[in-house]
Parts: sequence; C-alpha cells; structure tokens
Amino acid sequence: MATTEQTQTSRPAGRPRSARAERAIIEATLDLIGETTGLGELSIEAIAARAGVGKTTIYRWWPTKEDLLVDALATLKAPLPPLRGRSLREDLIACVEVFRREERDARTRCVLNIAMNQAERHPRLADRVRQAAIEPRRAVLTALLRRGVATGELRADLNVPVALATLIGTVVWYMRCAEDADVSGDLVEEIVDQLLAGLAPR
Amino acid sequence: MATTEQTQTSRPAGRPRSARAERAIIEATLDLIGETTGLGELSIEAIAARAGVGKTTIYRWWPTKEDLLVDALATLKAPLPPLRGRSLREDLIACVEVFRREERDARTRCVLNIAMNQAERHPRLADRVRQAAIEPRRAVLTALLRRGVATGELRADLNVPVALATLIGTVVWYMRCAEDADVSGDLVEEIVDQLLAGLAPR
Amino acid sequence: MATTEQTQTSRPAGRPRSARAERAIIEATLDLIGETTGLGELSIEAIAARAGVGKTTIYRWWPTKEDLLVDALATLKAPLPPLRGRSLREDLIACVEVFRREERDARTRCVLNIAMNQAERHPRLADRVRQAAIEPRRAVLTALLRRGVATGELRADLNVPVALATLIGTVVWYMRCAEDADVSGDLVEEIVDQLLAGLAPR
Amino acid sequence: MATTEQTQTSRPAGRPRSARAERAIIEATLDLIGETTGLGELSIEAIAARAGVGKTTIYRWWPTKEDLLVDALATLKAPLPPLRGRSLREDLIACVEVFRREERDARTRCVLNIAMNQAERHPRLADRVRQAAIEPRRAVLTALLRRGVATGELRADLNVPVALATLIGTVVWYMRCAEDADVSGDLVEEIVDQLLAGLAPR
DNA sequence: ACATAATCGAGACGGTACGTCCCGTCTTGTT
DNA sequence: AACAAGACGGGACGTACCGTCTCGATTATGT
Repeated sequence: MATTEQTQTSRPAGRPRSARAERAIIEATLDLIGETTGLGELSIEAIAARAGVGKTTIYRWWPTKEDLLVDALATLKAPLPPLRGRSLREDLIACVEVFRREERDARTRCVLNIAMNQAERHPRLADRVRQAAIEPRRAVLTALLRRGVATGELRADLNVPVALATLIGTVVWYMRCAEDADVSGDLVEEIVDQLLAGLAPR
Repeated sequence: MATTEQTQTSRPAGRPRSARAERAIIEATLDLIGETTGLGELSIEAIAARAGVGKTTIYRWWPTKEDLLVDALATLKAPLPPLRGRSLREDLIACVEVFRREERDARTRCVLNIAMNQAERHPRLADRVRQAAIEPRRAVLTALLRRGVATGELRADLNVPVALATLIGTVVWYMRCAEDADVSGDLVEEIVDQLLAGLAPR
Repeated sequence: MATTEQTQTSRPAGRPRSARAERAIIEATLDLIGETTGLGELSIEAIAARAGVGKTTIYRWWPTKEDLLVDALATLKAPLPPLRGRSLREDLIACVEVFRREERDARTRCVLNIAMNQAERHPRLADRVRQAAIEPRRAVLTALLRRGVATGELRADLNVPVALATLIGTVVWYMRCAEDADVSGDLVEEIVDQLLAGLAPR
Repeated sequence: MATTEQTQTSRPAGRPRSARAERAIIEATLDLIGETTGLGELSIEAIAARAGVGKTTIYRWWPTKEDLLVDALATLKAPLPPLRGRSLREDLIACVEVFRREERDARTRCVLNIAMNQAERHPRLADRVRQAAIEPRRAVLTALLRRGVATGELRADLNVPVALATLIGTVVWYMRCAEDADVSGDLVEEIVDQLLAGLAPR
C-alpha cells in the first residue's frame, strides 16, 4: 500500500515534538500559577525561562494562556475521591477529606480560585476547569447523597444540590476566610455530623 | 463643640488635596477592578486615564496598588446587614440575603475574591479586606446565632463558627460553582431552614 | 494727608514686588544657564529652588523662559570694551582681549552660544542677545577699523564687516575648536598682527 | 580571499538585528536634532515614534543619548572636501565652500553647534564629533597651507593653526552672527584673498 | 546518504505599562 | 497684591514583559 502511510498513526515527517519540553512547560506553568494572582500575572516569558524553553515553543502549541492553563491544570486531576467505606457518614468524611487536603496545596488551590472567580473574565477556562476538576467530585458526592436517601439514612425530600453545596462550601469558606484558617480532620467530622443531623429523616 | 473647623492646627500650606480627584480615582479603581482578574491586570495608567487624572496624583497618595485597593474597597463597606426582625429565622434570612445580593455585583464580588484568594500573595490587602468587609458580617451573624442559643432556638452545644461557615459558605459556593449559578430568595430560605433543622435542640 | 499715599507715584496697593526675590531669580538663572546646554534643559523648577522662591513668582513676572533669559543676560552687559590707547594695533588688541576673557566664563560664553546657535529656534531671544551683547562691540570695532582706514593705517578698499568677522571669528573658533583650546594674550597679538599685515595698504 | 562569508564564526543565534530599524532610527535622530536646541530636548520617545520603532530597540543598541548622537552624526561625515585644483587659492576656496554649504543645512549645522558649545556638558560627545567631523577638514586645510609654505606661495614663518582658524572662523562667524547672515560665494573668495594678502611672503 | 520538513533555542522586533521626575498651571493661607 | 508652598494634569524617562518574528541548529522521515 501506498508510500508514507503507516498502519495506524502516520507521523507527519519532520522533527517530532519534544516530550521533554512539553513536560517542562506544564511543570513550570503549575509552579508559577501557584505563585500568582491571576492569568494576568502569569507570564509566558517566565514560564519559558523556568522551563528552559524558547517562547516560540509555548506559543506553537498553546495559542492562548487559557489553553496552556487548561492543559496544565488537567494534569492535577487529583487522585479523585478514594475507595468507599461502608457507612454514609464514613464515605462523606472521606470525600471531604480529599477536598480539604487539596485546599492546602497552592497548585490545586488555584484550580478552585479559577473555578470560583474567573467565570466572567475567562468563561471558557472556568468551564473547562469546572468540568475537569469540580464535576467528578460533585458526581461522586451526589451519588453518595442519593444512596443515603435510598437507604433511608437521609430524609426523602432532601435537596441534593443544596446539601452538596453545604458540605463543600462550609469547608472552603472555613479554610479561606475563618479566623483560624486551618481545618483539622476533626472539624471535617463535625461538619459532616452537623449536616447529617439536619438531614436525617423526621 | 462648635463647627468642624479647628481653632489651632492650620492646614499645612500649599494647594489642598483635590477631593474631586480622589473621588474620581476611587471610582475608576472600582470600575476597573470589577473588569479585571487580579491586581496584576489592574493598571494604574488605566485608572488615571479613566479618572481624568495624572498618574502622579495617584502615586502621591497611594504608594502601592494595594493601598489604593484597600481604600477603594473600603468605600464599598456595604449598607451592612439590615435592622432585625423578630424571629431568628427571619433575621438569618435577612442577613444571608444581603450577602446574596452583594455577590451579584462585580464590584463587591471582587472583595470576596480578594479575601478568599489573595491571602498568600497579598496578605496585607487580604487582611484589610477581611477586617473591613467580612468581619462586621461575621460579628452580626455570630451575635444572632448566640442569641439563638440563649433563647433555646438552637441547641446548646452549637459550634458557632462552623454554623456560620455553613450559612455563608453554602451560599457562596452555590452562587459561584453550582450548575445553575443563580440563587433565588427561596433558596436562601431553604438553606437557612435546613441549617436550623440540623441545629435545633434535640 | 492720608496714610499710605505717596506724593507722586501712587503705588498700586498690595504687597510690593520683592527686590530680593528678583535678584535671586536672575542670579539663579545665570548660574543654571551656565551649567546647561540649551533652553530646554534650563528648568524653572530648578531656578525657583535655587533662588528659594515659589515658581509662581517667576511665572508672574516672566511669562516665558525667553523673557527671563533676556533680562538675566542683560545684566551681564559686560564692562564693554575698555578705554582706548593711542595706536590702532593697541586698541584692536585691547578689544579682542575683552572678547577672549569673556569666552573663558561659562556664564558669558552662553551668551554667544545663544547668539550663534539659537537663531532659528528662538529668533526673538537670539535677536535681543545680539542687540544687547554683540552689537555694541561690533560698533566699537567698526569705528576702530574705519578710523584706521581714515588715518591710512588700513587700505582704502577694506571690507570692514569681513575684517571684523575675521578678528572675532578667529578668536572664537580658536577658543572653541582648536586642538589646544586655550588662547594666550600672545596669540591675540599674533592674530591682530596677521590681520593688519593683510590689510595694510599696498 | 574568497567571499565575505566567514568560514568559522557563525552568527550569535537569535533573530539578527534589523538594518531597516537602524536606518530609520538614525534618520529620525538627525531629523529631530535638526529641529532641536540641545540634547535635553531630543526625546527618545519622539525618535522612536518617528522611526516607527519601539523604544526598546533604541535602548538595546545605544545605552545613552550621546551614543546615539555620535552614531547619527557620524553618518553626516560629509562628502568631505573635494578633489583639488591647481593653485593654492583655488583649493582653499573649494574647501571653504564646502564648509559654507554645510552651514546652510540645519542637520550639519548642529554638528558644529555641538562641537563648539557642548564641550563642557558632553565632553565625550563633543570630542567624538570633533574627531569625526572637524578633524578631517582641519587635516586637509593644514596640508594645503603647508604646501603653500613649501611652494613659496605663503610666507615661511606662517602660524598654520592661526591661519586655519582665520579661514574657518571668519566664515562661521559671518554666517552665524553678521547682520546679513548670508554668505555668497563671492564673499568666500574675498575672505580667502584677504587671508592670502596677509600671508604672502614679504 | 541525503534532501525535506517540522521542531527547538535564542533573541530582536513593535508595543504597553510601569513608577519616577519635572514641566507649567492652579489654589491655598500668610505677609 | 505678592509671596511660599505644594497639589494638579501632563509627558518623557529608562525598564520589564508582552506576543510575534526571524534566525541557525537539530532530529526525524522517505526516498
């Protein structure tokens, strides 16, 4: 058959993209976004310098800063919630724990920053981040809460989205705006318990 | 008593500071921070242009961008929570309502952005914003919750800071990250009721 | 007879102009123009500071920089050529000597700078300077040369303006552009003698 | 021998310097210095604007304004004095004619301005200008005068530098300070003739 | 092996905003 | 009034990055 054709993936000829450069760029982006306050302060020049790469190489593959960020943040995808235990309470605590731990790392914290603050300025970016980072956790928690309703652990008329927002919102607010901005594992349990108290049937 | 004029301390000589310029600068800053993604993208040049003012006049009074922002955001201080009604539920709803409404305006929303996201980058600014914008509301809500405990409307072992974070955090998270990022007044009631259900004695 | 009224010249009421300030301003202007490269670098701010005077006081009396310079340079008027001796040669040497000495002082040198270089840019200023500073010397020298023609010391068909330009031009060029930019009194004599040799009858 | 290509030393990597930009900058500088009164009024911003160039590009190659001026004025180097004729008189006239013509152009006139007036303020610049623009002419004229001495057309004890200053100084002074500041070709001849009359042997 | 081609780094390009300095104007209270 | 003090709107300074553009050098593929 033919000439340049390969069985499946015919490479287009020419020097192939450097995996090393790509990794270095993503890594440098994550480092710098963690030290930065917004897209405006994240400088391509600085990324290139830290990655030991020409600016051209960045612009060749990511036309806009958003594109680069989307790819970079995607790699943080998280270990995702963990395996589950046997009771609703236990599982909820485990889920929230993951959230709590991620909030302590500057890199992953900025994912939430973007999701929460950049919706108007960078809707495409915020959407992608929400899709990649928030949605999976929401799905897991939603399933969990629904299961609780099914098993009778939670009351039947539960507003699941509100319950979900309560769980996450409380932790996030506490960690970011409380006087003692630190949240211990114990506090997570307390939060979950309080929620459960309010949502129990009767 | 007398007038506001002072008897002794004469003004320091020279043309006095222009109130008009100061107002215009603060106003321009608020306009632009509302259209911006972070301190880095807020350009003094743009503020000066929009305010119809020389850059010098800005730098004369606010050495750093932070200083300017602190003063600008201070003017948003908010009408603050409203007068109170007669039941705990009613008052909580009123308080949260204020929060909800402020979250709809880009200008005031960015106050929270700073308080929640800039703590590491601009600690001085974040602290001042928290002090000026968050603390008063926290105080009011805390008093409200304590009153609820006193009157027996809330259970005695209530963890007040957690309850407070739940109230605010739920609303903020809902408005910023929920699928349908809009929150109606009804939803506010639902959130408060759910909280009360969990916190009621017994 | 009234109070503040004077016999003849009724002063216009209000605080009288400060002679001290005027002197200080003129003096400061001369100091600074001597350290400067052109009107553009002569700063009113600097003059006011050095004179210990408010900028207003300068602008009140001299609408433009040119006006101030004209007044300032006028005070340099020079002792003008000296008394004269008994021979043409002696008098010419005396005249040129004055020129030579003035060229050594930065303040008076700048008078010539303006006369020679600023004609296009500041015609009004250059004209006034020429009128005040150059013209008198030209008149004296011209009279001198004419007398020489009359007494038969110089040839009858002498082109007086050219002879004059030769005398002054040679000294100026020598002092400003020669390798050893210094001109001794002996050299002045040599220049005059050479001119006389070329202009002698026959 | 071979081509102008060099075998070993490869270019230093990176985009090469733009000849177009360099030319435009030099040209703009000359235009503007011709409309200006001194270094202080020559604004880099204006040069960049007129040249259609970023300020960076100027600062990259010329750290100071002086450096830029030196390079710019060097390009005016002049067609230099012309080929020579057969008599001393004819050659002197030709030389002075060049001088006269250059004094009519604002661009080249400012070369002399700098050489004559900026020695104290910008010694480096004045020196370079003298070296590049004055010295060659001085050399040619000096040779011419020495030849005249050798051929007996001029007297043996001639002070060459003084004679040279007389030639140039007379023309310059005449053109810059005489009442009718214009100098015709005829006048040049008259000046040369007068000089020769004074310098002829006996 | 060798032309072809797409990559890479380096770095110059035309720009924008920075924060500073000084301009010339203005607006005070004091003399 | 005239004065000093000094704030005002404006504009150029020299620096740091922006995102684009040219380079020579490198590294693969397809004859």
